[in-house]
Amino acid sequence: MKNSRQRTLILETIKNNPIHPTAKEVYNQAREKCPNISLGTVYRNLSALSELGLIKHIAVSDGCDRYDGRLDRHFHLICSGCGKVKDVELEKYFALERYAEEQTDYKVDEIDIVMRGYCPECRKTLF
Amino acid sequence: MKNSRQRTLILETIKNNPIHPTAKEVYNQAREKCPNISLGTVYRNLSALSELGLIKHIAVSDGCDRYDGRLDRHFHLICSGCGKVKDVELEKYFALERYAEEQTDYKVDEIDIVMRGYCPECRKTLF
DNA sequence: CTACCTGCAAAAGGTTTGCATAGCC
DNA sequence: GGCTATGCAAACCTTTTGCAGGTAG
Repeated sequence: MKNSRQRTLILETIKNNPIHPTAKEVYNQAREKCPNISLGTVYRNLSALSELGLIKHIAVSDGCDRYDGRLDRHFHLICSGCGKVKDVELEKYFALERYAEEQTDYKVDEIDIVMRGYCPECRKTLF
Repeated sequence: MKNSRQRTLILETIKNNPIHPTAKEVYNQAREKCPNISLGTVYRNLSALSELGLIKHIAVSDGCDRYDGRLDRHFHLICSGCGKVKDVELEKYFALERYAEEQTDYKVDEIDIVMRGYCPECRKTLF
């Protein structure tokens, strides 16, 4: 793959941002440093970077997909109140992949855990 | 909520089909028994039934969302080769929700686990 | 009878793609 | 110089919505 200012910028944007941005958010942020980058370029690079394993893709099912610069084993907790996405470390003893492989004879490559709930702030405000 | 032939049909379609159909698939199958049901109705009812907790909504992130008639605790294993979605029972000792609540002080309502890998058949064929 | 639900079609996102041009190597 | 990546805009797909007419209670 050839180098490009845009791809570097997109990768940096995601790596430096723990907010799990959507493509649109990456686009907006990238535009601050490269005003005429296009949404198409952002999508093409997000897809390329995921395929290379340099970023991760999160399916959240409400609206649009999100991207994550963290590659270590963890899961996501989404607040149903404010939409914030929190990272949670996953302890080793949750050997879910191995468990699934034993149960099914599949070979598991990837695991995606998304929980939904309410953060402490929203619990105070909403209830 | 008022009763309707269409809603009953949609619910049945999902309950009787372990394939975790997409909205389009539910629509096609429902049309066999009710030829002029509309896609809009399917979407409206899928959404209503999810909200009532009568079916579950799965975020799979490739293309379109899927629906599941099983309500017990389990997770999904998607074959990257053929796209098949397999159910896997989740043992009680994986107390993931409780773990997340302890770690974060969130109140967790819902957990969604999706794994991706290759099924035995595809492993034979593809590799 | 009234309120909710449907079918239809248009609109609304989000994401992908074709094409001509620009930029890396 | 050749080949890849970009910008732009149009195309695509899934999902949502507005409206007029139908149906359950």
